[in-house]
Amino acid sequence: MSKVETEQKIILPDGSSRTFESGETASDLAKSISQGLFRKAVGCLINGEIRDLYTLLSDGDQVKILTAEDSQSLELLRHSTAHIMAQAVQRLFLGAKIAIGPTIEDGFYYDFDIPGHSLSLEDLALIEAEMKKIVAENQRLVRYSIPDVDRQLDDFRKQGEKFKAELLEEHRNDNPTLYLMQDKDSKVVWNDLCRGPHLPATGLVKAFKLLKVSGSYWRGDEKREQLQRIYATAWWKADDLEAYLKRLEEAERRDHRRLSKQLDLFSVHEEVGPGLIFWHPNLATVRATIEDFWRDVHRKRGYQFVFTPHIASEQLYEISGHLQSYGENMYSAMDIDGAPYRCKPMNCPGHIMIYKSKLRSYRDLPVRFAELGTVYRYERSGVLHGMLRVRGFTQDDSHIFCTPEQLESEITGFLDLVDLMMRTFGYTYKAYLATRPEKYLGSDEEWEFATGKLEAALKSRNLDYEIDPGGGVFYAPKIDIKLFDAIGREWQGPTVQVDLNLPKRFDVNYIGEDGQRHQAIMVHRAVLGSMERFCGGLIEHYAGAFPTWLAPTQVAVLPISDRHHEYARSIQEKLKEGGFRSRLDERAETINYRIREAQMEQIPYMLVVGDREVASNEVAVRHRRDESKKKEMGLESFLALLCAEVNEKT
RNA sequence: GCCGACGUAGCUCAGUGGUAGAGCAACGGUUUCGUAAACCGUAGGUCGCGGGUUCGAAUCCCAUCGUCGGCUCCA
Repeated sequence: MSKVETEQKIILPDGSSRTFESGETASDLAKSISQGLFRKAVGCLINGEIRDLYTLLSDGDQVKILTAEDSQSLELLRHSTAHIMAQAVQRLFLGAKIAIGPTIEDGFYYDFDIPGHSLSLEDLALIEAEMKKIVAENQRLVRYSIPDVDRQLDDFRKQGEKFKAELLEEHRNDNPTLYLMQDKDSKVVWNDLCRGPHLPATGLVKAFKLLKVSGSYWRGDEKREQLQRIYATAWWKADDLEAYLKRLEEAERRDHRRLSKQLDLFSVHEEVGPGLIFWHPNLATVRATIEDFWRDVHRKRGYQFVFTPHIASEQLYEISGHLQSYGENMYSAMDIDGAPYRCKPMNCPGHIMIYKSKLRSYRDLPVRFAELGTVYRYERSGVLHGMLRVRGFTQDDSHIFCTPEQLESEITGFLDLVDLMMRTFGYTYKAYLATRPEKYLGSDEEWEFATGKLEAALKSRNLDYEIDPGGGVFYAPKIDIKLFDAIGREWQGPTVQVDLNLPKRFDVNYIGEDGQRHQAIMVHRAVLGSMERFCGGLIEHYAGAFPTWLAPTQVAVLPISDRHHEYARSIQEKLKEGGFRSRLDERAETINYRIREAQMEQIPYMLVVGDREVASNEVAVRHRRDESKKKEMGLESFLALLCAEVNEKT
């Protein structure tokens, strides 16, 4: 073999290249670049793929050395920390078997089968302590190709590692690898079936924390073994960990269930049943205000409002197919005069009934029916969550019936509406085009047509979107929109679906220009989703401090002492006349006390009135957050300011 | 539904086998105050519900309901 053949050219991120003898690793490359890089190196990207630092390089590879500075390296860190955790658990709990331990957003988890022991929060501290020992031991993580799969399977089975055995069996033809964890004498102290990649050694792990334990199922299948899962997080720097924990705290501070108690927003009752929400006056005010806005916006866009019954004969859901395909989420039948009736789980069949109540001409289309329609769906008890996951909720549901030619502009119009609504509430968003899933109804042509129109609408609005391949529902391609709230969390947002099923089942049609019947296109769409989820999300988005246009109480009028009551009443009277929601607090508490209470209730404006204001015929304005808005002014000026703020919805 | 934790006054929580407690809120009184908690007093709980162990249970056990953290898709 000539020397030339063993030489390899490696391309670096800046486009420059280096030449090596074969048998060099990414670590060697780092060393050749600089000592500093060599010391900081934790892994590498080879041709865009994240790999171990000790991966052998091949001719023509594009290589980037990863350090803690690179965001991708967090994946390495977390995955390796997962192995450290698994090793710690097996050290502490004899007989514990390991399942899988992937990285997830902001952390990782590992699933275990620990016969005879239930993990508790106290155990987490023990496991953390054991993990620190493993870090201190600075074990090396070494990739090891399994030479003899059957022998390894045998080993796993002897050790009782049946989950690993199952995985290996499945991957036997994918060049399966183990990661060996070796002590300083290169003795293998632990191993795990793993695709990698990993950090070179455990000593690099600095900041981690185990967060919670939970149940899970092997392979996510509830018919299989129940496992115990530990969730944890890991970061390169203690400061990053600290910041992450702060973020979790912030999320907890914003929790809508917690804020509900503080601000008197909603309740659920054992006597009534879980997942059924009672809206207290404060939150009902917010909702009613949103609904008024919603109606206004829809009216302006040519929607017509409808109302449909909350129960219907089973026949309806037989025709729609809900009974067959959605039956397990529907409440059981009630007997009405010998016929089975059901609570409505969806509004679409009802809207179709209205559409079909007369013959429709192409001249009538598009028809846009909108309803704040309350539906009831069975959700398993374990998944219920405050207002965000409930059993009875009101959807801002609409169904558009149109011709194929109108489809694209209907979707464009919807995207425009979404933009208006989301900007109003201060959410940023991102669109996903969900395409045909594996199991589907309808023809390929129909799917292609509908998906094409959805995509064309996204393009014509210049919207950034991602394709979610196979993410459509079995009867419809759709656009899902995800929202990002004030602290960057993602929420399920608006959605639009082109139904390829119901128009056929119900024979939804119109008379075309040609005098013939044509099947109508039916679009489902929701902007807010459900009032329950949306309002629950808004509480967290605003951390309970609703903007003035939504605030349950917009102004608190606070007279300093009894002799100012009369003046304060006249102020409140004028606020009322102006259509504002105000409260006069005449209690004999100190002014500080009443200000504090108004602050804690997140009332946007406080008007303090005392001798000075009575004399000058003004009000002393205090804003709940903005010190700069603190000043005295005439009531008319304040009303103007308030009016502008409400109209602008800021 | 499953795994785990939890359930004490309106709220937040203390009390782990021996007479149910605190702070805030509520109520009564005093205070009339200038931008985030005045003072004094009163009342409030079959300790989620049901069973069991015990001389004795908020406390230990069982069952049940609910809540919370997760487990699968989703409004």
